[in-house]
Amino acid sequence: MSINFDINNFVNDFEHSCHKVQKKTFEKNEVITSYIQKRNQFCILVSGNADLVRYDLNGNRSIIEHFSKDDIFGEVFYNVTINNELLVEAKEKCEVLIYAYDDIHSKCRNNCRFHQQLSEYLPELILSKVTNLNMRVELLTKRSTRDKLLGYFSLLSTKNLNKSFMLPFSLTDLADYLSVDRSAMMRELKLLKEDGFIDKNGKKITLLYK
Amino acid sequence: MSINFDINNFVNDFEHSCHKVQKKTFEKNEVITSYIQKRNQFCILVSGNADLVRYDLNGNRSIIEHFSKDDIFGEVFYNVTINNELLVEAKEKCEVLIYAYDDIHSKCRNNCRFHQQLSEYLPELILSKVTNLNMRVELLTKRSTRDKLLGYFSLLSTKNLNKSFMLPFSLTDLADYLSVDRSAMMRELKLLKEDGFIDKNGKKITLLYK
DNA sequence: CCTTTTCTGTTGCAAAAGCAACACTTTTTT
DNA sequence: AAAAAAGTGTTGCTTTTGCAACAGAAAAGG
Repeated sequence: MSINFDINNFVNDFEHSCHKVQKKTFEKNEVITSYIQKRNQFCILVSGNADLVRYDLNGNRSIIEHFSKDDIFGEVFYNVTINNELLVEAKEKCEVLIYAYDDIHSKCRNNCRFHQQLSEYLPELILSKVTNLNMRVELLTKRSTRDKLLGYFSLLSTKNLNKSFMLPFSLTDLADYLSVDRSAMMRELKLLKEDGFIDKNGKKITLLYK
Repeated sequence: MSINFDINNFVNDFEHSCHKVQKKTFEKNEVITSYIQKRNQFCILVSGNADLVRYDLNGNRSIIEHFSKDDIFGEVFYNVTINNELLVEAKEKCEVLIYAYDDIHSKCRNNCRFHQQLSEYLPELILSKVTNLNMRVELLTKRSTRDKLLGYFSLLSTKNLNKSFMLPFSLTDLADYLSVDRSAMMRELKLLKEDGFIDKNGKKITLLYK
């Protein structure tokens, strides 16, 4: 599911055409935004990558979503509730477009390029988000750590068109992403290796089955 | 997150205005569609309710999504992979609009009412889908059966503006929805009752905390 | 209305996952 | 370049979850 326009051109174009949208830069580990109140914030990640994380009452950290170039996020996509602290954290230097979604329907009076393009490509962008979320749900509904790992690996393998690939996460983050205990996940990785399903060397995984 | 137009008017209006979209009726337990190949099917549920379910190799059934009036679904939202059989099953009599998404961008030549309205409201419809999926991911990332149950109950309670509410599922389906074993879930429900967190009478749940 | 099917509630036992702790490696910071 | 921090790999033990099986209740179907 690739997006048919170059977001960088888009960004450069709009910059002098609409004053309602801001471009901001964030350093590694900075909090890009937190979902606290309904400000209808809508963001596009122009470069870098970031995670939407939740810290629960027991101190568990979950990576709810992982964002890279062209991904969209923000409060608009959430029914914000009180019991959860949701943060978007930059994993490396990030450039982000920030906008309030209300304004998207009520376009700029001067019909600027930004709005023209946004309304044209928004369905595409959101559609791709839905696809990602569905994959995520598919993964999370798997019953065992083993199935989650294999499911995720198979996904990465398909994306890379290769039985070998590098994990885009640290192993610690991978556990938070799959919503399992890290040490239990490590144990399962070892078993998968022993059982001949995968080969693993640091973050390089090779699928050995099929 | 409610949708600002009446889908029934929409449906009645379009019926004589666009021949590219079909309205079909399905009886309880019928399979509305299965996600097998990329035909880019896009569906709107006009009435009734249905589940997107997956059966895995061990015979486990998971309810990936639950659809009710105005919800949208279909292959467009999925990167279809081979290892999973995904079915949309009618839980009661359902009316469904079926369309191929390709055609949405390339509008009807005669610019029919259906397409006018669809392109206007599609972002809204999809946005609401994203919100639902995000809630779903939130639930599924909870680490324990207890937290999943409490999370889901709190959601229903908020939606109903009441500490008491009826489960929209059978308990069997609820387990499939939360992706946990049914008997383990029943055990946990009993414990939640014993620990004074909830009251439960069949499908009626009352939250006792806060 | 009776029969069949599905759903609910429960349990003992087995398997999987979580927790806590520690040593070692790699990366980041100063 | 040294010190600090973060990440990896491992393990013993505990807790949670899953599995299998069954009985009774409720719902669906003829």
